[in-house]
Amino acid sequence: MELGVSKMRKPPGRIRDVAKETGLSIATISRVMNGSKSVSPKTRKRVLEACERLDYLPNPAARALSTNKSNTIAAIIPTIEHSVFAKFIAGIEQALGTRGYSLVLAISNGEDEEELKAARKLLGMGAEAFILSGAAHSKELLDMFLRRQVPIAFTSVWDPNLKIPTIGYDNSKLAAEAVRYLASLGHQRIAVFHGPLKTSDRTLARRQGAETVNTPLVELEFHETELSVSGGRVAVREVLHGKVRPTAILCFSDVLALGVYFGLREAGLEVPDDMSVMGFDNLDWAKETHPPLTTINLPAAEMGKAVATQIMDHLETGVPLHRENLDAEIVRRSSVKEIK
Amino acid sequence: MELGVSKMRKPPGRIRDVAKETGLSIATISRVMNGSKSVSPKTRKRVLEACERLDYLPNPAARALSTNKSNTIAAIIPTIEHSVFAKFIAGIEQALGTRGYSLVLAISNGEDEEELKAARKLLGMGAEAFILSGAAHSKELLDMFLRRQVPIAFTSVWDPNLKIPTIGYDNSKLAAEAVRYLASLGHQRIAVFHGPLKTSDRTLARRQGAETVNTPLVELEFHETELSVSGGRVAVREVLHGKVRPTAILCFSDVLALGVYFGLREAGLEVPDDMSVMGFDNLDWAKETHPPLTTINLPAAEMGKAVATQIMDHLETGVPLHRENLDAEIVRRSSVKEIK
DNA sequence: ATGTTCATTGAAACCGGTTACATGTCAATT
DNA sequence: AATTGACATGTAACCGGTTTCAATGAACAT
Repeated sequence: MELGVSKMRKPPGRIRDVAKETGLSIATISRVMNGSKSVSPKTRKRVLEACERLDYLPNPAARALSTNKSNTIAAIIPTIEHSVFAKFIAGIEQALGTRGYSLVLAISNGEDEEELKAARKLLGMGAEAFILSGAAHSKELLDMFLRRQVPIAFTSVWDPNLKIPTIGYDNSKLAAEAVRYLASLGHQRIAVFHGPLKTSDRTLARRQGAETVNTPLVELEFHETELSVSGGRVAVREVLHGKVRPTAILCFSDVLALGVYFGLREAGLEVPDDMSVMGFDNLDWAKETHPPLTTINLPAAEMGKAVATQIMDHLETGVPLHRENLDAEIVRRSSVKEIK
Repeated sequence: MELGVSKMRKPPGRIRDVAKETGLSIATISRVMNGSKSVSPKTRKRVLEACERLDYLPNPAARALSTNKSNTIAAIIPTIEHSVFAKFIAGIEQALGTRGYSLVLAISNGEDEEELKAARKLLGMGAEAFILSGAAHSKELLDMFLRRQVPIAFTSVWDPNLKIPTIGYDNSKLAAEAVRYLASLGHQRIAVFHGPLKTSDRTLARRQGAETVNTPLVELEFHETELSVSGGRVAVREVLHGKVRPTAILCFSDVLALGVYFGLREAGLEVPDDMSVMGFDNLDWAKETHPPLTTINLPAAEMGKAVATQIMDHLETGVPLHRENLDAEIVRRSSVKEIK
């Protein structure tokens, strides 16, 4: 009768169980589990069979402890209830998954406070790198990452002046392009709808980009509204009650544009005959509206894939993270008409 | 000169650094970090200050290794690019966050294969419990959880016949209710649009629920289509080309209903005068369409919160997971009219 | 003064892996 | 036959915490 061994075997099989089962040392088992090449083929086979039999899976905590790697990447986003972020997350998850990494997700609601709390939590959970949205973050947060030397990347933005790598698109430039596009079609008064400036530096960048277009003939009126279908609809009412009616509405989100569609419909106005409408995002349904929505295609999923890939490469090979400017271009459909 | 100590201190401070700094033992530091009550107030204070000074954060892997807890919950969902899932995830994340847990997310694209792979990955990452969507999962997956005694819960469904706890709503019943509601307003021929049956047992349940309503006067025609705005639009065309035109379209997703709106508009038809339309989900924008969409309110965020809370309670106190049937009711708006 | 109790603290054994280094074996080379 | 080297495997020191148990000492009762 062995002593002390009477305690029930703990449910998950441990490496030493496999060692005992095969009569090998735990070192060899470990080598097999990690695909080390210095294991004879038949030993490897024997081990793998034993693993199968014992339903063995290496303990992740133990592995993380000795290797100092958790294979976990964190993303903190302001909201997930916006298609663009959802696609972005899907892109990240997919890219991470193919290489065995996992995604831990936190939602900050655009609050620095919550973002910091989430970051601490995820750090204390073993996240090896962080994917953040936008470039505006509390100094405290950034300091924390700096002190701990945790790799971070900013996404949804592209800014050559930042030291921290930005992987995304140039919001300012794109907004300016959108305005110029409308101007080129003869629109001289354009209403611009956007979400809250407070919580999103990307929105601010877009607005500032739009303002840079000072073709003398173009007048812009800005409407800050809630970032939702409802917000777009509310803003339309404002516009329709204004003294001078613009000929086009540029929305810095397709979601707003959808609200605009309904708002105009409610007012009995036709797109684009009575009002041209342009969006920003190119969500899945943008081509399905009636009329199909002219918008700017943001490569959300590609962006997720790009940042995830860069981070994994960095973690594995040490190549530094680098700025990446993704293609985003105007998708011309029929919600914008030319003004003679 | 101490020997062996010349190696650079590793960036993250370890518990023994704090012990050295304070002249206490690591046991005491550990006690402070875990809020054990048997530490004198002034010692605690001294330790906390030292932690601050050294920027100390306990190593999560080490902690997980000794306590056998990772504080990580996994969710596997078919897609995140559907608002309902996004809200669901947001609900989970929020609930987990308030109690220090983290969410690891995987996306299965509705494929058993991918789901299994993801589950293995997340298990090998230390996830302590799994949140799954729907009740249809491969035997292999379920067996794996069973063998390892990993707690799991099915969501978006409610089924009293399943042993595994279901936290959600009764899709079949709700669909039947929707049909009865339309019938009560005089609709005798109703087109029902739904997504692929293959990949979603919830869709199947809804369809079967609708079929149970055999009021003699009501005829149902089912249209399986892609689950997207586009899909709704395509299905509308089918309906309009049919021999007998229904008076109402019931969509098992608001997204489809949106496509229907555009499809009808394209055909020059008015909602609800020429066609009544009803959705399923009550997405944020449903009240903002023109006309506002009659639909069924699914408590996605609440569901996320409910399942997360149950799981945390279970992990901490051992109370068993239990079935939970959440309220979901018809939201009457003006996209459905009464037929005389 | 002496014994008892309680509150603090420390020593050391884990937790389950990884990996540097040592060891042993066998075939190829001289 | 002796030497060498490549390969396969084992030994044991770590990784950084948690927790049991014992030790210490102060407060209190006798």
